[in-house]
Amino acid sequence: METLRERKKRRTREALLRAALELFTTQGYEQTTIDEIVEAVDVSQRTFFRYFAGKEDVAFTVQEMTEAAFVAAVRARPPHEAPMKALRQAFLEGWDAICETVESVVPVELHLRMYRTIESTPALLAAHLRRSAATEETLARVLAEREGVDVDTDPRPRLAVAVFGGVIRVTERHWCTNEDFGPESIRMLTATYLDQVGSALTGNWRATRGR
Amino acid sequence: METLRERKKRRTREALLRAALELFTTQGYEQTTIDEIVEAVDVSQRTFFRYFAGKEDVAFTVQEMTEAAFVAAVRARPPHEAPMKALRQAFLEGWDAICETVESVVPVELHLRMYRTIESTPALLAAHLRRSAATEETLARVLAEREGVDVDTDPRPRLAVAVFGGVIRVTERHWCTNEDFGPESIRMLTATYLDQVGSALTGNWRATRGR
DNA sequence: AGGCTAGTGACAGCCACTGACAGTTGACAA
DNA sequence: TTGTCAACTGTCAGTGGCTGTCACTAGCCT
Repeated sequence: METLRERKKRRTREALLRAALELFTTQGYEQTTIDEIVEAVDVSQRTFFRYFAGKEDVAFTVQEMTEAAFVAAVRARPPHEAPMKALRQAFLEGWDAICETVESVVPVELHLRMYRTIESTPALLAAHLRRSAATEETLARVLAEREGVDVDTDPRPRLAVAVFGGVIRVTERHWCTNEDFGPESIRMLTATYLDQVGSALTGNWRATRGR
Repeated sequence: METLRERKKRRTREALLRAALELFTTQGYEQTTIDEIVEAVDVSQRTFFRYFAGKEDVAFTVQEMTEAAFVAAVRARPPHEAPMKALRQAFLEGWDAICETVESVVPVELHLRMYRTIESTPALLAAHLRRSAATEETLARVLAEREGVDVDTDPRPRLAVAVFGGVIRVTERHWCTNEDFGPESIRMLTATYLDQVGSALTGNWRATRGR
């Protein structure tokens, strides 16, 4: 049960979020001022900063949700599963649920546009990578606990998530630059990339050139 | 042959760099204002912005040099070497030269302190990761060219550098938090981590727990 | 010696962000 | 229903990073 006050708050917050993303994606992040955002929603600038920590924060509100959902999915994997397999399955099986979570706040289409904007705006890309690093740290601890190893003395948890994170980032870039962004193609692409890590590390590539 | 004008410019630039790093590392990045930096060197604020693109830029001046040196080292590897081996050898063999390059501008000790500051300052860590991502992109293209594959259709170049970058980042963190930061210990640590990537990806870790 | 130009300082201004304080509105009890 | 409290919001003033402008100085060149 939601009180009137809470409803108003949520409306204001979501209005600010939508207006900000719309402006960011159409006219660019740096070209958009806070004043423009609050003008579109008709609140004071001060109010904006009561809902969001800063201009950057609002840009990552949706990402925040997806990352949390993914970490939860990893936590929910059966404990006997091998680490890399747990990461892989959590992503492949949880992808649909993540997309639905996004849709409940903003249209996925807007989210995709925002993703492209992040990728092409240096300041936002930097923030995105830092956030990813933080998520990887969390995941490393989850894996370490699952396997019963010490994350500070055994490098394998961090190495594993670093590799996985690398694959995800490569996928993300592919997602942003290409046309086909259906949930199914993402899943397939990620699975393919994960399979290729082994061959990327060993041997020479000339034997199977032009794949 | 350096003219008087050029000498003065270089002195001003290096003075600003040293003063900035010193202030950043002692009282913190965010706590340091541009005014304090220029006051220490006795130039106007406007002059600072003629030498450095911004407050962030000056913090990464030394890193910029080391990254360029590493990319050059990779380019210099014999072309028959396998990709991961080329990255590995370029790092292990080029590490000493990189340290010397640093020393020619600022004391390595100051550089290490700056590294720690970067790692513990969110805004700087973000910028660092973005810069690393850019370097990785360059390396991926270098590897792709060496192997004669297309970097846009074959994911292996990007996957390989992503894995390598992950190892480097884990090493960096270890470097920052621990005491022993001699050139030799870094080399050994990196080599060890690279060797463990394989076992981090496959099997379960419980068999060799507590390593 | 004198003109040219790179480099500099002083100043005004934009934008993100914050603290302080006062006004307004919803929640809840009397 | 009304009064009170707490939550929420707006206004204002101010800080710090950063940029454009313009006049001035100092090194370079003939």
